[in-house]
This record gives sequence, C-alpha cells and structure tokens, in this order.
Amino acid sequence: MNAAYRCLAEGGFEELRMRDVAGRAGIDHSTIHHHFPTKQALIVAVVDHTTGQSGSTTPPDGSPTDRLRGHLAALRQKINDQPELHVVLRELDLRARRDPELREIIASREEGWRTSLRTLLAEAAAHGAPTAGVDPAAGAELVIAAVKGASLAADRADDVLGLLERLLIQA
Amino acid sequence: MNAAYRCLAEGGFEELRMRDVAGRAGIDHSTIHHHFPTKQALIVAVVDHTTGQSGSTTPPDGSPTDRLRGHLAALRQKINDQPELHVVLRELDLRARRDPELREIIASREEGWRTSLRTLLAEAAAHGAPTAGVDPAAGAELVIAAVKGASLAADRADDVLGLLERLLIQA
Amino acid sequence: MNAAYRCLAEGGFEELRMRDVAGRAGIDHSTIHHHFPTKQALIVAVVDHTTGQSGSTTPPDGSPTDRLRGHLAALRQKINDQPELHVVLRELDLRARRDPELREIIASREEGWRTSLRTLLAEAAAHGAPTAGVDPAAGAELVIAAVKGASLAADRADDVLGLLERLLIQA
Amino acid sequence: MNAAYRCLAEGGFEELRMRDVAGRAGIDHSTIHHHFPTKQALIVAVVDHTTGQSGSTTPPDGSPTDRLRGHLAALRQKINDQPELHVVLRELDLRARRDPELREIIASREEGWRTSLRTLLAEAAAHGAPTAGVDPAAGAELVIAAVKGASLAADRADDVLGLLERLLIQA
DNA sequence: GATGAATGAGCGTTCATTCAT
DNA sequence: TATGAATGAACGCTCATTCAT
Repeated sequence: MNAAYRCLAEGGFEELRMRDVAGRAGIDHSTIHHHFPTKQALIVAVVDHTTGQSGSTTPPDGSPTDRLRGHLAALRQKINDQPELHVVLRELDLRARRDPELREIIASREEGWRTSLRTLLAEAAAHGAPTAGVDPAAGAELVIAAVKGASLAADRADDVLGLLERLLIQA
Repeated sequence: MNAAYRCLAEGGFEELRMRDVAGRAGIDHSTIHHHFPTKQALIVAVVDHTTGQSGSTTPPDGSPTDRLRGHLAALRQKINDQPELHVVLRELDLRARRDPELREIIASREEGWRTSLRTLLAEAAAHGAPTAGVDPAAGAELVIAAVKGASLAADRADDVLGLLERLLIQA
Repeated sequence: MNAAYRCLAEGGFEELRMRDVAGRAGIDHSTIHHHFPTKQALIVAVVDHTTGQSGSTTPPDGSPTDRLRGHLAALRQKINDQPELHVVLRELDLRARRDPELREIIASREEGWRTSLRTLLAEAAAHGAPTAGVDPAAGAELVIAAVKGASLAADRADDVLGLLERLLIQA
Repeated sequence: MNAAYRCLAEGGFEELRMRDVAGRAGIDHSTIHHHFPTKQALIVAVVDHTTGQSGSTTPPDGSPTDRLRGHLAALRQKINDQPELHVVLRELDLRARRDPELREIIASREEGWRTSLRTLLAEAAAHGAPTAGVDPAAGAELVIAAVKGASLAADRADDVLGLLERLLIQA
C-alpha cells in the first residue's frame, strides 16, 4: 500500500501499474492480488489511508482566532512538508469524478474538513475577530479552494496561504 | 482535436484512447495518425488549443479596480459556463508534472496570466484601491490558486470567487 | 477459424488458447481480436461453422428404406473420414450444458437432424419396411445416441452403425 | 474428492479449479495438496472412484434374456437417477483422448463392461433368445454407444434404451 | 487522405504449486 | 494436518502504432 501510494505520487493513476507497485514493494505482482482482489480494491485502500492522514490539525486550545491561524499554518506546513501528498489528493479529486467509490470516500473526508472550517470561522467571527463580515460558509470554500490550488504548485503555497490568512483575519 | 478534448473532459488522460477519439470524430482511428504522428502529438495539440482558450478576458477600459473586478467576474462566469474546461486544465496541471512538453506550454500560458494579474493588482493598488496592503505577487498567486481549486468543484466557485473579490477589493 | 477448429480437435476447450490458435494460423494472437472481439465470439463462429458442416446427407431419390440406409451409411462414412469432427461435436455437447449461446446453436442443428430422421423412419415404415413396429421418434433418438456414442470411439463406429442399420431395417 | 466430483459435474474439466474444490469441501486450497500432490493426482483419484461406481449391475439369477433385460434396465435407471454421473463419464471419455493416465483407467473399466455385455448377449443367443442373429461383439458396441450417446441427453434416455431393448431382444 | 489488417508490448487477473509457520 | 502468503507462468484482452492498399 505504501508502494502504491508512492507510485501514485510519481505517475498518477495514468501510470499506476500493479507490476510497478509490486516491484517497488519487492514482491511479485500476483502477490498483491492475494491481499487486494482487484486493482480498484488496492486503490480504494490507498485512498482511504491517504485521505485519512490528510486531516489537518487544529490546535485544541487558544482563542478561536488563534486556532484558525493555527489551522492555516498547519495546512501550509503540510503542503511544504509533503507536497506529493497533496498532489495525490488532487489526483484523487479528478478521478473521483468518474469513480463513485472514490467519490464517496473523498466527499466524506472533505465534508469533515469543511464543517470544521466553518465552525472555526464562525467562532472567530463571534469572538470579535476582525474578519467579522466574512460568511463562514464562503470562507470555508475559499480556504479549501486555495489549499487545493496551492497544492498544485507547492513552492508558491506560502504566498497563497500567507495572504489568505491576512485577508481572513486582517490582523 | 475537438473530439480529443471531449474525451479528455469525460475520462481524463487515464481513459484517453485513440480509438475513442476517432470514434467520436466519426473517422477510423488510423486516420488520426495522418494528422498527428503520435498520441503525444495529439495531446500537445489539444493542450495548446485548450490553454489558448483559457485566457481570461479583462475589460480594456475603466478604472484598474473595475478592470480587476471584471477579470474576476469573467473567471467566475467561465467556470460556471464551461466547468469541464477547467477540469481539463487541472488534469493538465497534474500531467505536466511528468511531461516536460506539456509543462512548458502550460507554464508559459500561466505565466502570462500571472503577469496580467500582478499588473492588475499593482495598478489597482496604485490607484488607491482599498486593497492597498496586498502584495501584487501574492495576490496573483491567491487568485490563481483559488481559481484552480474552485474549478474542482464548479458549483461552489461562486462562493469562492465572490468572497475573494470582496477580500481583495474590500468594497 | 480453421486453426481454432483444429486446436479444438486436438485439445478440447480445456486447452484452447488464443495464442495457440494464432500460432497455428501463423498470425499474432492479437490479430484474432481484430476479427473476433472475444474468445467466445471465435468459439461461436467455429461452432456455427462446424455444426453447419455436420449436417448429414440423405440421398434425395430412391425408396424411403434406401434413403434411410443411405443416411446411415453417410453417417458411418463421416465418422470414419473425419473422426475428429465428431469428437469436437461431442465436446460441444458437453460445453453447451454451461453455455446458453452454444446450446441454442447446437440444439437448433440437432433438431433439424432429429426431424429429418423421424421423417425418414416414418416414411420407411409407411412404405412397408420391415421396421414397421419402431416408433419414429424413439428410432430417431436411438440413431442420434448411437452416432454420438460411436463418435467417441470411431474405430468401432462400423460395428455400431452396421448393427443399427440391420436392426432398424431388418433386411 | 466428493467436492471435486461435484465441481467436475458442474463445470467440466474446463472450469475445474483447485480453489473451488477446496471451497466446496470447506478447507483451504493448499490443504488439498497434502492429500494429492498435484491436480492431476486428484483428477485420477476422482476418475478412479467415479468409474468404479459406474459399473452396471446385472441380476445374477434368471434366464440370460432376463439378465440382459435387467442390465439394460439398470443402465436406464442409472442415467435417470444420476444423469450428471454420466455427463462426467463423457467428459472423461473426451479427456482420456489426451491423457494416457486417464485413458488406461477408463479403457480398463470399459473393457470389463464390454466383456460382460458380450457374454450376456452370447448367452442370450445361445439360450434361444430371438436376438439370435446379432453378433455379440457388435451388440455390445451398440449398447455402449447408445448408453454414451443417451447420457448426453438424459431426458431422452428412456426412449433410446427402451427401443434398444426391444430391438435386441425382440419381445 | 483514409482505411483496416496486423503487430507486439504490456495490462489486470488467474491458478497450480511451493513453503514457512 | 492445515494454513495462507508468495510465486511465476500463462491467460484473455487492450492499445498505440505501422503499413499495404
């Protein structure tokens, strides 16, 4: 599964081959079928695992504004630290358009993120953060979109998320 | 080429087959090879054409702030009108990571967009737009990232770009 | 198709491989798929052709008794001349049990044979042949069964069909 | 072994899989290899067992004619009662053509049957049965062929064997 | 210019078999 | 004795590409 993830990161779904995955794992390609009946099953397992670790951390304590800031900082660091993880996640977004099984997994994970973002933004607004005028729902979408877009060019993610933080919190 | 674009929009690179393209165009699949020596050549042609029409329009007249606003509005409308075009563009972003030929084409187009965004933002700031504090370079990256991210979920693009406009222009 | 028939005759369905068929025909195995989309399609074509040429000849003229005798003689000669054809036909009988597509083809051909046998026997009886007491329907089944059984041991087919002729016509 | 027989009856040699056999027996497929080193060994065992129980019963007492009649009746009932057994036997006939090991087993069993049939027919003829003119050797072949052919269409076996009895004994 | 037969590398998958546990 | 992970050869099939027509 780790091998599959790395193959996916390198070549995308287009170049994902059972034989390559097996080769990278140092096993025979038919051995994979001993653990995953089909390629799709392997993919689902990888996706499940990958999106599981994509959950962004939010500091549990502090003012809502600080927690929002912390969340954005964590996102920024994650893109910097594991740029390929986010590339894979975008690959998944695209594939989910034609794969209902993936779509459900991904939508579920994203919905969790969306909800937590909305809550964060609403709380920040309620606590008198200067971002008061921003609709939490729209704010969440903007963060999600900016992160997704930034993950396609990790070297510019700092610019993107830095500015976004300033605009949303206006500190 | 039109057929190839539509196949790409439907199934991505992963499901792009010469035979399907030919079938959609109503010709024999061998005939494609008379116009494009290889599949890659066809892809390059499609990409060239697709990214060519992705250039966003900016109103030539009006105050810099109005022109920036017009540019963002044009982007928003484009995502709404041709959501699949933007999905294809994201597909290209991903593939460009492993395909230098595509990378060059796409980078070149994107650079043009980036430059025009920076100019727009700088002019707006210079003309006293309330977005004064925003670094034009970072602003351009944020717009690009937000548009790319929004194109993966066209139905939320309005939220994203609407809020972005407000935050950047603070009207 | 001829190559497929010969492979079938040699190894049965159990050992029927697209690559072997292609090798025997002197072409690449993928070329077969140019003409027959699937292995099953090739099989159906072969079966259709094979059962088509399995139709036994009946002399058009002469007394009913003579025509019946001629039919049996033709069967006997066919088994002697092309023993492998009849082996293939038995292979088909067996496979038809699990393959509805084949079953229909084979049942249709066999029904034609059955009808013609019944007619032959009924006419012979009506014309005073000494086989008078034999029910044409049962007689047809006995001929069919004997031929099928004899085709599994071609070297004894003469004994089987010779005796059957004597018993049915009692000359 | 019982599981293997049933798999064979359902799908023939073509669909005989060690895993299916094991699954039907409720054990791991590797476990089969503890009892039978290879698939062929399992097949041989099954064949040996199957052809062993195919031996037709002949009433030990009574006039030769009655015993012949009893033998044919037993055959008829066996096909009716266990039609799939006879289908498997035909499957074996076919496979024996390419498998010397099977061929020997089957030929040996069949030879026993043939001998007993010949004896039966000769005795019946010697005891003045009206089948006098029939060559016992040819008669045995006809019975064997008819039974084999009839086993491919069990629902017509009664017609076939009923008529055969009448013709051979002319009662 | 267009066709379609042909190719061959390569795909996901199957399956009998082996072997360490 | 029984398991299940692992193997590797082979399967049906796909697909970009070539080439004679």
